[in-house]
Amino acid sequence: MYERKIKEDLDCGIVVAMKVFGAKWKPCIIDAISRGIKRPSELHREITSTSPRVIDMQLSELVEYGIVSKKVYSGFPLCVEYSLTETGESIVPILMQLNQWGLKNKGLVKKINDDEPVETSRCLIHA
Amino acid sequence: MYERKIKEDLDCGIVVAMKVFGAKWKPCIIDAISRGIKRPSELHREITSTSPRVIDMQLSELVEYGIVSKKVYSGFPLCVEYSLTETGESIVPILMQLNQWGLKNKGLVKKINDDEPVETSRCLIHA
DNA sequence: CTCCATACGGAATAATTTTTCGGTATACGA
DNA sequence: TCGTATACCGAAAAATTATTCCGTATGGAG
Repeated sequence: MYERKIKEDLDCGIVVAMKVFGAKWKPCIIDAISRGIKRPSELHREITSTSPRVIDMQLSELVEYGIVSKKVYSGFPLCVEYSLTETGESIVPILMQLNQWGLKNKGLVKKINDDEPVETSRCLIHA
Repeated sequence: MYERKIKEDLDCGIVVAMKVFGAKWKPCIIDAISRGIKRPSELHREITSTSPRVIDMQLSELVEYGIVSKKVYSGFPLCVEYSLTETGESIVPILMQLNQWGLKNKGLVKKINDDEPVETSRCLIHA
């Protein structure tokens, strides 16, 4: 586990919020779970733009923060299900609002970085 | 200027939103400007937890994205004023909402990282 | 001319996050 | 026992972001 050298101000709401969904794939994971994709292997299949390892790591942080809860079923095959906690649910509308804002204003950023096509995709919107 | 090796999906609203205020000091800068702190030197005095250079860099990105507009007065002493564009203004309520969410839920994160006191502060709330 | 306040920027380094690669473990069925 | 599907994790490498250090330029004051 990586140990920070520069301390964070965990009394700042923004800092806290960013720890919870500021990472690259966390919004994507939260969104997927909110859409009913519960099992790790399903999430791995759903989010193909990054590796399973990355999903697992960010997911375990979300569990640690109490955003996602994890339920282990000891049947066969080995089965784990993730779901959003109440707190986790409360992020979803904010995430949607962020997404809306970004979609509305993406022209601002796009004018600047309009060189090459995109390889990875972590879009929340799944048509 | 740093050139990315991994492309971003600039059609994803979240990605766009994060480019605009996902960086470490951007929320702080936007907040300060929205509170009427306009000049670079004022911002440097206001935000002491990072160096002027960092503020300048993140500020210039905000200008580039059209979130902040820059006005140069050629009097003496040399004077520059930043202000939020209309788009920039439209972020402020979202930022406040993020901050509120974080404040409400900071206990989740704090239980985990409660080792040492904080050195830096980038809190949006200035009592 | 020198000094000061303002504003900005290059470039190296440090810190952090993301990615890759490979491994462990469990329980079942053939 | 061996193979398979599930789920997870350590550690190094790569990529990205933040920080530090130091330099430039302008225009007025002394």
